[in-house]
Amino acid sequence: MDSSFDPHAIEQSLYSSWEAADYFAPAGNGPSYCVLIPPPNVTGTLHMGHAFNQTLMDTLIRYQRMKGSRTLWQMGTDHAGIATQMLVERQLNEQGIKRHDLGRSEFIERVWQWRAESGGTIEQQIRRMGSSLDWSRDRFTMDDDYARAVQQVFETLYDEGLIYRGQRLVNWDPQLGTAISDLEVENTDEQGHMWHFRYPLAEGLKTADGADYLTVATTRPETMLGDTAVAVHPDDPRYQGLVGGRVILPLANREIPIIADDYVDMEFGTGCVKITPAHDFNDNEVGQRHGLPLLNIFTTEARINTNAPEPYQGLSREEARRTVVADLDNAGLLERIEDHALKVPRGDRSGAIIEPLLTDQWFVKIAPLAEPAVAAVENGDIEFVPKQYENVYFAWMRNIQDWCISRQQWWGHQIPAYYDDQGNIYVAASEDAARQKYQLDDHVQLRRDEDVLETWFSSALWPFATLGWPDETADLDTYLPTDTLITGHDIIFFWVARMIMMTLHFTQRIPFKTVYIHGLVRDADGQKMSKTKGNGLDPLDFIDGVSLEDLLDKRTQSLTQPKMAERIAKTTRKDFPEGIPSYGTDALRFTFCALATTGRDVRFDLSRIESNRNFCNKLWNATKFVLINTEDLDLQAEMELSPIDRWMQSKCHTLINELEFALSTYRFDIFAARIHEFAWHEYCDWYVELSKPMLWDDNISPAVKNGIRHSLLEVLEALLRLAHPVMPFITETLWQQVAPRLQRQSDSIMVQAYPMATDYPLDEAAEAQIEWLKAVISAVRNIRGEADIKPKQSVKLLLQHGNAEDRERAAATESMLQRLAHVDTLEWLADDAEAPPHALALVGDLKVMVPLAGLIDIGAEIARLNKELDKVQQDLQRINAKLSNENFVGKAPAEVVAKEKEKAADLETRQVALQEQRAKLEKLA
RNA sequence: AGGCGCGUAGCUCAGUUGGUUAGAGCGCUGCCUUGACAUGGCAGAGGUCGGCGGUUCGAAUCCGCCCGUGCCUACCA
Repeated sequence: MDSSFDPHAIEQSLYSSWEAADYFAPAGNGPSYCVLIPPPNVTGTLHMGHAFNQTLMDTLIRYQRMKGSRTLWQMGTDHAGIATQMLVERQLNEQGIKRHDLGRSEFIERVWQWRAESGGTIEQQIRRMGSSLDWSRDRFTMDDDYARAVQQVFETLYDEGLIYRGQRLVNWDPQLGTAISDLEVENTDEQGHMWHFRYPLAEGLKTADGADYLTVATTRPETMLGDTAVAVHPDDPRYQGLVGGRVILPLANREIPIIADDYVDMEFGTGCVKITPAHDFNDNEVGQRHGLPLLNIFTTEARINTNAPEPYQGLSREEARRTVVADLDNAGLLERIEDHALKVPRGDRSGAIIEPLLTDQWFVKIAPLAEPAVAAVENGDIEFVPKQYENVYFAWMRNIQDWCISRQQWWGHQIPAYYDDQGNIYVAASEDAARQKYQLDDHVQLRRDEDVLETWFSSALWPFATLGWPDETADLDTYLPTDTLITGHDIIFFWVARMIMMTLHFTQRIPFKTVYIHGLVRDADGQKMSKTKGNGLDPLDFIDGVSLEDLLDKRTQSLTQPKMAERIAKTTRKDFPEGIPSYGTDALRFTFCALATTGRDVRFDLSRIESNRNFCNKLWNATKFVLINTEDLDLQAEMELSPIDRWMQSKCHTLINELEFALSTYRFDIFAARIHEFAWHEYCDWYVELSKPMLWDDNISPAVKNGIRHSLLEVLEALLRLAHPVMPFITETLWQQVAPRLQRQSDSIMVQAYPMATDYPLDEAAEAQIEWLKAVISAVRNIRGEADIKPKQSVKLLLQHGNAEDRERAAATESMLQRLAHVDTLEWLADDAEAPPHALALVGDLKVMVPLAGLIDIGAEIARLNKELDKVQQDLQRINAKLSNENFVGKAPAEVVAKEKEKAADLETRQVALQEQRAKLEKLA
């Protein structure tokens, strides 16, 4: 074996061999265990969020597979309507081609081509993560079968009256030319202005203070062209006489009514609000209450349309704003302009400012679907981990608005609806089906709806559509409800909630039992990773490593704002002066697990993955040690387990229970931490080190040596299986070397059983003995360290005041004690004997003494004693204060009081011993 | 504005139902290339658990208020 671990040498070939052996497919007759993959965008690339998510899912899947479950984790990708269409359009634009030049079917053909070219990228990247996905069942949301499910769902919901078409104010993305849903709008904080305009009163009306105008304030001056009223609060004394009157809308020269509505806040601004029902959601509601006309003044490109006065027609929103303000100013109607912070709605894909626009769209009437979906979580059928996300879910679901599902795009599931010349709607899977279903004559001309369904509409069907629905399949019976959904909190509404609603409605079953929500991956400074900020990291760069040059290229290429390039380059050079070294998949996965604490966002810190790479190396070298020392192991020969073996196996027993508990509560961090602690600090630091003096001591019997060799292998072999779910590659590689020594052979560790605690006996006596030994060794090491005794310098060790057990333990472990504490002779002193000047440590009542003998400086030893004594005295003071408190003694449980008393007694004897020792040394000094 | 979090060692984070001396990793200090590993070993330093108040015999943990910070939802034109 090489002296250090090289992940490159093993990972890819191992993965191929697993995949070729079909280990990822469901197998066995155990209970089913199914995890749904959040389908990545088919043309996307792997980012840190995916890598995190994949790690957690695969850890659970591999664990369950080893536990004997019939596991299904099937691969799938999403067509990602808007994202993919944007991408392909951008590529075409670079070639100077516009989408509309190609036409719909040619464009869609190009998208499929692009999918064929790039769709394999993310699949290969996911393989690099070691994900044990069943690739043979790969599903794509645009597959024919999937499309059939989408059509059927749409048609059924329409027939049930849960999907309808209507003209409504929707969020319109003028850049993409499509409606989007509420969830796809991001409200960003931006600095803007508030313009105060005067609208002259008509018919000689006057306000209470005698003005012949009303002042309205707005952050969007251009929309005034579409005003159809001015609203005041019904109780506002300033405007009492005016309600029912009219103002003259400047520039447009229309008379519009003054209305009274509670919506107006009297305290804010002037208390007069311009009402634009066609371009503002609140104004729209006011308009409905008052029967106001809707005057749409925008085209779908957000330019002023012909409903506005001629001079403004054709202007963009921005141009119109400048012109309107200037014209009002010229007319003496601009009162003032204030700075104003506001939220600007932007499309999450395009970044364009969203325009509320009146259009015909398809909606899902969501309340009837939401009700059972809320109940399923309330009654505990579906459980969120961490629990607090249930409140997030409830809050949204109970206030849910109808869902706009149509998109004015080409890439996606085209809506299965047809119109005749009168505009009647026929919903069916195909034109023929529609004619049949609605008994239409052949001469009726049908035209298919041009729009497609939003991507999330099809993703909402993922739990059942991927298992064969609408057919009644065996997979549906076996795997639905699935077990655990693992996803980030950013898509609870987009995806999780909608899956629950759709799956309940169409299968009467919950989609999954548990929803584990993990945090978002942020950079080391806690910033969200984003392309525009240039702080994104590619998981594969951690696996394979990347040079600074390549990293700079990656981060500064194809930026939407090229001027950012310089800044990004600067921070990149600062954060990664030498690029990123290769850490391997196991280190990356282990790091993600270790960082997966309850639901909070994780900061990805280079030092963590580095230390976990080192951990892989530690495992590698521990295995090397064990292999070197077990070459001549004879499994048939006589064997006797010594205390260190029984101690180690006992520790292993506890470890297994802790790991099982950690995973059953989704504490991936505890899972990783316990493996790390056990492997490094129990197995390597103590067991391996304790085994050396035993194995290399000629006085130790062959049976005992045999036992140690056997046990070194047994525990290591168990550890590899225990760690396999989180670090699959290195554990497989090492296991293939270790297991044969125990005459266990298999093509893969991944199809081995997960270790059971009962196979590693608890042994309290052995644990006590070895903990004692560790304490004595640590005591001597502490003296040595503090006294600066060189490692090569051995010391004498004197023991005194021990009981029979101490003597037994010392005898049984002498060679180990000698080697690990670097002690040459060990001697017991009679209780009444006078010890030579020495440094003292206490293990219980046992005095552990290292003679000064010119090795130890008295002053230094006194300082060390004082440090120890300070600690003891502080503790003693605190405990005595407690014990002298009548309330404590009277009210605390008896066992707590007894414990404290015991502690106090122990501390007192320590105090006395240390004080005596200090006095002796002070005399010598 | 409302809701949900968070604030523990220099940094990133654990800390189950209140009850030994509040832990880990990284970083830091000193010593050490001893026959698995310097991607290593041994020893060590470092915390008034954001602040104030309350409940309790006892609070990092429970309650209230405040400060700081993050996210989500809604939004005053």
